Amino acid sequence: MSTNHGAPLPAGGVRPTRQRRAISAALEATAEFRSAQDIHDQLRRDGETIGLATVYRALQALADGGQVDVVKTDSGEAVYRRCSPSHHHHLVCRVCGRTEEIQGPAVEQWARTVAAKHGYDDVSHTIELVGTCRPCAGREDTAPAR
Amino acid sequence: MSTNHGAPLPAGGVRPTRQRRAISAALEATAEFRSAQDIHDQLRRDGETIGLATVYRALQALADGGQVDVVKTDSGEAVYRRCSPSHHHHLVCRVCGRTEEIQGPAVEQWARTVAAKHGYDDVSHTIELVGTCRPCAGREDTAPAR
DNA sequence: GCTCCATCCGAGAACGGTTATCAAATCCTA
DNA sequence: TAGGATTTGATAACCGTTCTCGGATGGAGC
Ligand SMILES: [Zn+2]
Ligand SMILES: [Zn+2]
Ligand SMILES: [Zn+2]
Ligand SMILES: [Zn+2]
Repeated sequence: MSTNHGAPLPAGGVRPTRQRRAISAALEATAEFRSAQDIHDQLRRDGETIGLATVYRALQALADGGQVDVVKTDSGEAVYRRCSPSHHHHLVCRVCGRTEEIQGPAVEQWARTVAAKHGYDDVSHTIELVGTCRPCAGREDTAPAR
Repeated sequence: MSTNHGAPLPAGGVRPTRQRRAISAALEATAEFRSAQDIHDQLRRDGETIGLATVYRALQALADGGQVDVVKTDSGEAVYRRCSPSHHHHLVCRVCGRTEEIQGPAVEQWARTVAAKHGYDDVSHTIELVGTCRPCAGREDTAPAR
């Protein structure tokens, strides 16, 4: 209580600080999924003064607010990306990281149906596709990335 | 070649040791996904003498050999389960961990099609469903698990 | 502009799961 | 029963992420 009466806390919370702006900008500037450390390194290289913990906190907040998508790599690292706001999934190139947002009403339907058939409620799903994009398939077996 | 001539052990070895048998037995004994530490703790409690590193190694080998399925929890922990050998996905109860193996030719087809449409080759996919099973839905909001 | 104070920052410690090390134990084969 | 490859396990090292907490920041109100 005290001075902050009434309204929840949108008033007074979440300040657009220099750091947060830098992080948003970094996400805005790329179309690929990037890790917290990745972003931190880049910002530092670009001359920003910013702590790793701050990057983690900001990304987490953005993710909680649905403003970025998060997916975990095979190695367990979390990577973030600025995406469209509507529900979608991803098709990612395993070589260069190029990412396509994909949608599939049929799949959404299937998930709901198969879950119901087994008697499960409140079903959520994780669907990710990984492949090799045309350009990377051309360059054959050259140096793999990521 | 040298002293080891002929073909005694199948390509290099993999001995069915006491530890490896215990781990397989533990997996055989449950229908749910379990973590390495989980299994290690149980074996210890059951009186087995076994190191954590050994459990990790054995589970990894089983996973590589396709004899168990591995999925990563939200917290990044790897959990293992003895599953049927054919391609399938999972529908897991977020409360009790009960797991159903599910299949969906339509989804497999969709994944291939959408990837092709975008020009991606060698596509693999990750699909997991999480929900609340009938019994757990009944017990309303009682103590959550896992 | 200046103060006040909730909010935010950041260096470093702590954490939790996993992997690497390496000497000792084990098992197979001869 | 020896010899040698394989396996084991206590422990250290790793790595990404979260926690801690004193100090910096910045917006609201004056
Ligand atoms: Zn997305
Ligand atoms: Zn979906
Ligand atoms: Zn399975
Ligand atoms: Zn499938």
